[in-house]
Amino acid sequence: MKKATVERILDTAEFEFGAHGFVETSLRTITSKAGVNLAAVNYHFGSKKGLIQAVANRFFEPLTVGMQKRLEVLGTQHDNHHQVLTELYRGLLLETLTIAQRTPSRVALFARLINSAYSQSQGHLRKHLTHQYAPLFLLLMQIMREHMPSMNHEQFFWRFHHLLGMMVFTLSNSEALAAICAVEYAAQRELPEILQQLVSVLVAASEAPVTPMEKLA
Amino acid sequence: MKKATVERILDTAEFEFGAHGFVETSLRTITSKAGVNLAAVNYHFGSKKGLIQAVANRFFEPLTVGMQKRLEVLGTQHDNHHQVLTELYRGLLLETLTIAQRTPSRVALFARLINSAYSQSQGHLRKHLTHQYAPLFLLLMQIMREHMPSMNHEQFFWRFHHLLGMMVFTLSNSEALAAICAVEYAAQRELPEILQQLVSVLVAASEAPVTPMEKLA
DNA sequence: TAACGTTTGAAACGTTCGTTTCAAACTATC
DNA sequence: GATAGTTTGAAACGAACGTTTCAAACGTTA
Repeated sequence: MKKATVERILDTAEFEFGAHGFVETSLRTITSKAGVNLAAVNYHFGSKKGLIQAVANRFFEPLTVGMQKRLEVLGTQHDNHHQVLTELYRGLLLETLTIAQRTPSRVALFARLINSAYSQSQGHLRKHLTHQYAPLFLLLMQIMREHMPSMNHEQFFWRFHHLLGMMVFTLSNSEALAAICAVEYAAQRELPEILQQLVSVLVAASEAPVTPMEKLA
Repeated sequence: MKKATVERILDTAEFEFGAHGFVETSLRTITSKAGVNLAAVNYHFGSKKGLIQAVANRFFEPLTVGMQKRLEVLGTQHDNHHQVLTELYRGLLLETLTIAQRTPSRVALFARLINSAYSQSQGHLRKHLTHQYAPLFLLLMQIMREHMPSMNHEQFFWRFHHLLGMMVFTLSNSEALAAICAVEYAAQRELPEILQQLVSVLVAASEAPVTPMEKLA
């Protein structure tokens, strides 16, 4: 049985958005590759912005459910900071892998969505994401902060975004990096291997000594 | 005396590209804000791609000169890994600050250029950058690698890009992050303060224990 | 000043984009 | 099987884009 129009559009859009970005992907590309009429997007999603938000929602929904469960468990532990942070990052990357079904374009989509939450170029998406997923985001930050006890609020804020950047860059460029790696080191690495490397680096960066808010000189 | 057309275009283009990205910035926006004729871009730079590459060159040229000097000095030191890495990251961020003249949009431009070197969306820029600045890039990687002696080549490759991602994300979103920080923590942070935080985290991430290339599970 | 190469200005070209239109096809209900 | 509501299809719209054209203005040299 043929998949419904809405799902076909979402599947294709999610792939193309992940591979080429929101602006660089046209509705004509999406609809033709999905085998549906051009007008179907505006009929079912109202506009291109509506489609982008729908893609974001379908992607984030299972991720938030999975992370919510993990955070509930981790939130009760308070003793071993190192271990909790390790479990937290491992869980976050595992959930991402599961949701992304190990395809690079879906992983890249995740990174693009996070990036959009901070960029002004997709203002509608920024507003949508911050309104929709702020609670989970804040819970994640709160648990992380509890296990970085040497920092004040602002120091943690900056540290958090350093960690986020490390993840986002690796995720969004995982395909290109894996390609370079295959050529330079003759090693065909898959996503689970790449992300495994990330965990201990994230933990170490979390545990790096706190620097006073002074100017770089 | 009025600045020459070419420089006015480059100044405006660099600002707009940094603030809104290459695709999202139109030649009409650049030329109108620069107060020059629309056709001037194609006359002086051949095409929009030519303009982007010219902007990249004008930005990277002084950066490469400054970094070359720093790397020559650092390349002779071999004893204290921690100290050399600290100096290296501090130097890199200081050079970036100098070149970017402390304006967020120029810092963001730097991050966008680095990102383009890994993205397929601006293929011409990727090729241009890798051909033009590969030597400096490789020298930087080589010196860094010498001070992360516990890693093999491939492990260093991944670690390097984790560090790069941390920098790129912080640099490209520094304006948005500073704005959030000002609201949440009533602290007006400037770029030198933000980047100072980054140095010790970069070093710690460099010194994080090496993980075998296993799958995340 | 005359002539020539360079630069600028205003307009248009051809494409692509998101969106809209509206008739045709389909589907569910009575 | 007729009807009403939903979905699809083909075409067009208006706007924005990069690029091109070509005459006018400028600057330099003889």
